[in-house]
Amino acid sequence: MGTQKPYHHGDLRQQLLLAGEQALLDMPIDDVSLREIARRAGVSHAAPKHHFASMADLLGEIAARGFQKFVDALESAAENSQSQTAEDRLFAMGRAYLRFADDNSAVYGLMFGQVVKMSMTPALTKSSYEAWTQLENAVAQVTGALRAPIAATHVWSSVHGLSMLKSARRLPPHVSLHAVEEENLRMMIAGLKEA
Amino acid sequence: MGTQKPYHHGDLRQQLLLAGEQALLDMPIDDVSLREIARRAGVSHAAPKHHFASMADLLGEIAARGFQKFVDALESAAENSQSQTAEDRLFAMGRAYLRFADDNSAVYGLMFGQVVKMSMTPALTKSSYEAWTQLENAVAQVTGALRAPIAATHVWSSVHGLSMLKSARRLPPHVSLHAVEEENLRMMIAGLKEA
DNA sequence: CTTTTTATATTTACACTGTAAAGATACGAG
DNA sequence: CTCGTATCTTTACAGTGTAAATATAAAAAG
Repeated sequence: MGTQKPYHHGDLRQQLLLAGEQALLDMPIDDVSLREIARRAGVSHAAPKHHFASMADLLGEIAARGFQKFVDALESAAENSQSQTAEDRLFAMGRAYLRFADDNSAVYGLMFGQVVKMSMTPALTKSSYEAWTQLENAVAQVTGALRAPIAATHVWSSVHGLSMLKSARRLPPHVSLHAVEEENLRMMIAGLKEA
Repeated sequence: MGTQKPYHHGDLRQQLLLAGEQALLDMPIDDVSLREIARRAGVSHAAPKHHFASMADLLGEIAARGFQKFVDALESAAENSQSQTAEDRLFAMGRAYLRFADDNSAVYGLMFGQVVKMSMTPALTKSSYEAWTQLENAVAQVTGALRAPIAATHVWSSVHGLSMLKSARRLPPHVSLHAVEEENLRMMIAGLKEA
């Protein structure tokens, strides 16, 4: 029973995920409904029921895939980082983080928002845990393993907070967005290195 | 035209704001609808139209009031702070911030979320600007006025990020929530004091 | 190859939602 | 007292997510 073979449509499950991701990219988030996603996949509005128990379930799966791309983006940023110091690798990851949040703001909102509950999507729990582990390892190179869990929380809070304030347009107009990113990452890492 | 006198109901506008705030306190946010708020105020579902152009408008007003309470909470926390040092006052404000976000998570979500657009609610722009000014002043006592705008962004990002990760339950299970708050604030302030 | 079973998709239905327009109501001004 | 107008209710409409009944096509069994 393992392989999910297409019956009528041709792997509708995958198509729905793709259609949902696309919709989140190119229309206002309030317009992204289950029916709209079904429409984009070319099926009736009730078809998704056979692949996803609810809309939150579908969005949870999209969020989980988001975390996977997220981990990949940060990993390749760390690898491509020219410098060898742990601080600089962390800095590069921070920039990649902010960039990911910008380029995928709707999915990012799902990954960290309230509509998708952590409990109801096992895939989300798993992939977000992988993201966390990745960050904690990178932080451990700077702070040591002992302080890594708490320090990683500080890193995540800081970068996540900036992403959210930016995307919600809650930053005051008199701060330069680009300068803020660089300086924020700098202060965040400086705070890490304190005893 | 100034004073909004009650005609039939008795200052329904105020009642709707209160009912909305109460609903956001004691039911899941998905269940808080315009009709539910009207129900709680004891009026028909179309009555709010005469006081608020749309649901987002009503929520925007609630968010603006949230910012006012928010400013009050931080101010009184700074005043009641035993210590005289600027760092400690900022620390106290940070704790008050986290507490406010905990105790008013739904309203806090409106204040910083996507459903209420900054542009469509002038009261929100004003009250959030006041909050920003308050923070920037407190930060200036630590960093000096020159670096205050950027430094304040770092403070806000860090504390906001932690609030969001907490309320969305995105922190990994192996970190103690209470320890994280204290340590995060500590690292955040340490990062501030770097050149 | 035919029949049966099962997974998939559609249709229909229900209880909601936010918003808009038309009708009733009661207050304030003249 | 009358009139106008702001307020509230009723009704209506286009959406939504979800559930159940129905149709269809593929796979499995004979």
